Amino acid sequence: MSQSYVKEPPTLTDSARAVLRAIATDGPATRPQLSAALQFSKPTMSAAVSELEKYGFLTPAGVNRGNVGRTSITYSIGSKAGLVIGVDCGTTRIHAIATGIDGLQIAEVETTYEPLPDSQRFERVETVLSDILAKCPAQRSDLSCIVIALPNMISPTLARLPNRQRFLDVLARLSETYQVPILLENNVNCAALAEYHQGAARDHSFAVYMQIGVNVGMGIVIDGRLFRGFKGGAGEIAHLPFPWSESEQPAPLGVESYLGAKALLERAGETWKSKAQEAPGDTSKLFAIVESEPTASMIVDRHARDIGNLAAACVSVLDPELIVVGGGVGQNARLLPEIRNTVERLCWPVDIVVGELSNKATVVGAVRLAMDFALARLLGENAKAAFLFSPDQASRLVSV
Amino acid sequence: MSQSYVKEPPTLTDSARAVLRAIATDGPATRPQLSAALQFSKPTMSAAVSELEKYGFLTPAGVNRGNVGRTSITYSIGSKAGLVIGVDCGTTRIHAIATGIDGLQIAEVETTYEPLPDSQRFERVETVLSDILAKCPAQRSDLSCIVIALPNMISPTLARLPNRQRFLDVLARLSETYQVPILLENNVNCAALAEYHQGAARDHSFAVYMQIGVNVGMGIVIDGRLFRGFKGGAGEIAHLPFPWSESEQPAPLGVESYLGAKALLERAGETWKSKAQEAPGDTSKLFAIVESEPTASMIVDRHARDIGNLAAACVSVLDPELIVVGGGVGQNARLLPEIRNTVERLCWPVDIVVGELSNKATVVGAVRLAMDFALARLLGENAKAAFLFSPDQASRLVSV
DNA sequence: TCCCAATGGTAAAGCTCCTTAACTATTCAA
DNA sequence: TTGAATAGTTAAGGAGCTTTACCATTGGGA
Repeated sequence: MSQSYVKEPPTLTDSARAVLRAIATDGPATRPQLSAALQFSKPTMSAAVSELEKYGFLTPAGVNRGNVGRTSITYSIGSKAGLVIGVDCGTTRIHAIATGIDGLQIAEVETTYEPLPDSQRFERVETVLSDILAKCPAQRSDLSCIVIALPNMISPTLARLPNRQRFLDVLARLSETYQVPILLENNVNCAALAEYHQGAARDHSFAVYMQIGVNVGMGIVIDGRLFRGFKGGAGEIAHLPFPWSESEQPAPLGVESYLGAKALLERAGETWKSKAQEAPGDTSKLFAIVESEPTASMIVDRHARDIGNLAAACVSVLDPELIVVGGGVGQNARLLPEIRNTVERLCWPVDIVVGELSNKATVVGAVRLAMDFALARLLGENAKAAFLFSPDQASRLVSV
Repeated sequence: MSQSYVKEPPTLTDSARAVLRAIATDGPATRPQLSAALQFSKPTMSAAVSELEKYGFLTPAGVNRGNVGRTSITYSIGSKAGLVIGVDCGTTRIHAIATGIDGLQIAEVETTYEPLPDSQRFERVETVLSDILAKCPAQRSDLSCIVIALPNMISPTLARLPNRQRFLDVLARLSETYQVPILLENNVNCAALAEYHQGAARDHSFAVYMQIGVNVGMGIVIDGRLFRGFKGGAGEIAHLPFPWSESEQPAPLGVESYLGAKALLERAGETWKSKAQEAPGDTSKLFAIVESEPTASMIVDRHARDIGNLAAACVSVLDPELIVVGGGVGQNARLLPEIRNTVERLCWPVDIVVGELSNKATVVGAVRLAMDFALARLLGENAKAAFLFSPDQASRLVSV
């Protein structure tokens, strides 16, 4: 792959690579700590650190004194290691965060709007990017990667993106302006990655994130990496067969039209018709009265059981260690017991919890993806499993 | 992990490891070929080869003469690299194959019987193993791994194995007798691995194998490795929610009772009731008359559509590159067009083909798993993702 | 105040595993 | 018989690690 638009990082020794990875992943550390953790001798560690300092990838960040003995120096990621930007480009909000490759936040920009035509929405991404870069201190201006999260299935051809060409034009301009790799990712996948690294799925090795809100989707994270399938469609559970029985055949996107927030409210409306009061106008109102209003509780419990069926489908195919449920509807802990029961009844017991990151999950995940990509580039590895915009062949993305 | 019962293989240099892996995977080769393929210099290659010859892992296997120039020597896997055994322990048949770690077949034993109680079935495995080892030439007696494929979900606790304790006793005896690692794997997973490496999914990187017969199951292979999920339950699609609609709730194992061969024959029986002729007594008879008999064709097409729904469920969660359909019912190519249509209608187009290995798939896959494990051990890597019987703690398997 | 145990860091030498460069060995065909 | 082509070895050297020994800095106690 010729990435002529980005300069190649220097080739590092194995020891330097290990040190850079350790500090980027686990935070600042001293040479003795690193020697112990990575099993390198003292001279090797000195060489590795000075190699990384030379390139500005590492920088001293404090002195440690114990009860006795010589002081040690704590090293953290240096400014030349670059910064990354994650952007959550949603239907009513763009949220961008810039961090170093160690994840330390440098700047944040958030802008909301009434639903916009795609083209204008895409152009706002350009504004947000220039805004957030303006907020970054000058010495931290070595941008190394941008990740944009979109509420669409991201295949290498971007076939399923509405207004595809418009977006490719924006990408071409961004690529021209910033001269860095630009990765696209599905927003639910990003949220899954965020919950995995910094949310409810910390300390697990294999988690899935089910987003249940207006739309329905899933992200799969295995050993810290997103699982995307062959063309980015893994986790597109809105396509699961529903309804399906001896007498009924599935409809395309049947799950989404049955389990989406709109359908939930419509069912609530139907039920309320026979009553004097007005039906709840949005799902949070529905959940607000769930403990006091038997009708609401009935509707919610039925929804929980159906989410449980959906979860059971995922369990029977994937057998995850943990399921994190999120999204406007899914994040209500009230749903959990019934979801768990249904999964256990149909498959086997699985840990199921609600997400912790709420509506920040997607940006945080986009940033994480950018960090992973940037770090892999510094380390000379190839960051697999991401869709990279390639200016050379703007008609298709490159799977890297 | 202390595997005191097996002696540790020698530590090899990187170059020797690469050579051993290349020959085990791609077959015999000469030093110049290996140098070119692995990017090692001539002196390094000489050193690597003589290192491997010293341990008996490699052996000269022929001289090549070209039109001009010195002859070269082709090296193949040597006898000290060990042999492995894969066993398909089915309900009416035990089939075992012994090969070298390069996959070259050394011996084969097959025995069929009327359905037996589990205990007797397990004990037959012991007989088959001693039979097949007796058939191996004496100089190839360095057994290094046994894989047993079972028609059950293999979790680390073996919780879902009927007659669990009986089987553990057999394993303990086998472990004592042969002093080698014994791995257990689900038979469908094995078949998936076989189709991936030597069957219909050759030249693909991410394939799933759907077995549709008496039972229903799936195996997932990503980049040459089985994907098992957290406790071996990935691909247990018999647990997918079915029936599921606005009015119906799923039953445990609903898919299997609806899509299994038994249900198919029952539906056929129902349909035939209104006719003069007798209903087909097994599924192969049903498929034999499918072109001549409209009733049969109707039933088969309906079945195909439902298999398509099942496939769509897998596609929406996993997005595989290729689906291989096998099993007593699934291997009929007649089903393919309708399966493809259904998947495309609900998700997106996916390559779908029938399996090529028929009822040898499971043994072949078991052997492949054993080869992978044995090779990884020789190379000093840890073969991840397999369930290894551990004699120390016979009550649970170790996930390696 | 000065010494010393404890800890952090460096210098020197050497080992392993790879390379390049130059050579030798073997083969077939002209 | 000679030489072009290919296979393989020898020798020298370098990268990147280690071990061993030493030097440097610290706070506490004699």
